[in-house]
Amino acid sequence: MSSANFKHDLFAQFARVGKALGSGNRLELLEFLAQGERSVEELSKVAGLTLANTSQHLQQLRQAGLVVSRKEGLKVYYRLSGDDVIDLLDALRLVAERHVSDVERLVNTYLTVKDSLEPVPRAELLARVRDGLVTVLDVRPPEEYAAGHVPGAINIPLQELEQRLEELGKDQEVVAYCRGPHCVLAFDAVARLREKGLKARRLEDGYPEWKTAGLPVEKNSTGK
Amino acid sequence: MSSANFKHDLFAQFARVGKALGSGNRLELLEFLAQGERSVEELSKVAGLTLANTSQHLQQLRQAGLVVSRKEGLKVYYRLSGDDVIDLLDALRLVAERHVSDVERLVNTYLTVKDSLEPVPRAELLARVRDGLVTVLDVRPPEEYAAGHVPGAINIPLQELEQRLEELGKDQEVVAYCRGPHCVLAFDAVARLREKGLKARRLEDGYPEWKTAGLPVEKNSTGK
DNA sequence: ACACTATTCAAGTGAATAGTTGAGTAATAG
DNA sequence: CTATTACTCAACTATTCACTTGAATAGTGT
Repeated sequence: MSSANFKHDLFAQFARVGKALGSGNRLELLEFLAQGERSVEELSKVAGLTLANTSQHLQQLRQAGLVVSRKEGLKVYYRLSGDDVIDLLDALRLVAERHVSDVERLVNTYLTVKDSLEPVPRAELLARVRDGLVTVLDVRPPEEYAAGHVPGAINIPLQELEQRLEELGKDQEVVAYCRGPHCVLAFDAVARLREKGLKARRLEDGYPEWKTAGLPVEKNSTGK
Repeated sequence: MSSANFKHDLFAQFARVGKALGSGNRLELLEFLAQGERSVEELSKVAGLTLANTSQHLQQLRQAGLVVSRKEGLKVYYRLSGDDVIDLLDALRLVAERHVSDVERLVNTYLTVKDSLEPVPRAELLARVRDGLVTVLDVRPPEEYAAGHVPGAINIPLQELEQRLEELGKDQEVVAYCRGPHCVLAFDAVARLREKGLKARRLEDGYPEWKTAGLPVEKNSTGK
């Protein structure tokens, strides 16, 4: 019976994808790639890895079918091979959050009062944006913002937040978001805004999830 | 800034879950556990691993938060720690199918005419079962069938299929299913039934997916 | 207390993996 | 043609992993 072999081979293929997810560095690269295309150099910087090392990780990801690459001039740009990869990453995150108690412990340790940062569901944000009830704040770097963002969102990278507070309007609630459900930028932003006395919450997850949920996006606009 | 460490630690936690998915044997164990609780011995037999090895794999899965165990008398029973684990496995499968060309090649190699085994979507099956238009065939072992199955399904394990053909009714279409989208049993069953001149297709995926989709299930009944 | 069963633990081996360093290869600029 | 940039490849080390074997533990039946 050849079906035993078949089964074995098939699981071995699936395991290749699983293996690719079995390294913190690679997951970090994937999260970054969920934003859009990046060059190897950018990726190596953000992950804090050497160039060669980054290149090797990316090739593993490519062999697992998680990313694809494209050469343009000198640079090589990598991107996720499909939206289903984002779904996979989210499923992984969900399981990790739910079942690995260490994750919860970590989150609680680092993010002082986690529950007081009540996240806003996507649907709620969309409704309140329509009614003009909230200011949406995108705390990612300008390049990522330019590549696509939640409609009407203002882009203020975290470093500039303190100086540009008045752009946010004192009385209106602010909803901040960044790369994903665990991107620390949004947590930080909310904490800082609250210190300044503003009403602030964060979006339950980030831009990649917003986009793959089929919600409207806007490109290359100041949002103001 | 401690958030760099935070990020690192967090990704390391996620990677632990990823690592657990990085072995064909562990994935096979998980697929089997998607059926329901199993003892270590059962699992070691079905995966073709030694007992000690199986136990070690299961402990890795437990550390990753994918399974939980329960001791009853002498035996230790393992089960998936939640339905989100099934979602994760499905997401993994989906990505693997879509992007790893080798998977497709494998499927084509082993399953002669894959496309002619047109899978039946869950919703369609449900509707046609209601109208009495199809015979649903569960080709899993009796124990798995007893633990839960699609309503009205007849249970005929693959080995007994040839002898019990007349139970299926010559003219009505048969829809076969087993453990999951890649469980070979259903493929085999459909192929054999077609050889005998019956109209047969297979359900697009298996019992675990059916159950987690919230569709009705039936327990401990012959179905006839 | 005894054997018996189901599972886990501990130690060891060979293979695979992550990361480093330095050389090699394309594409572009001068 | 040469230098530079952006990446990939190859060789090497330290670590981790999969699996085996044999002993240890926990619960049952007698």
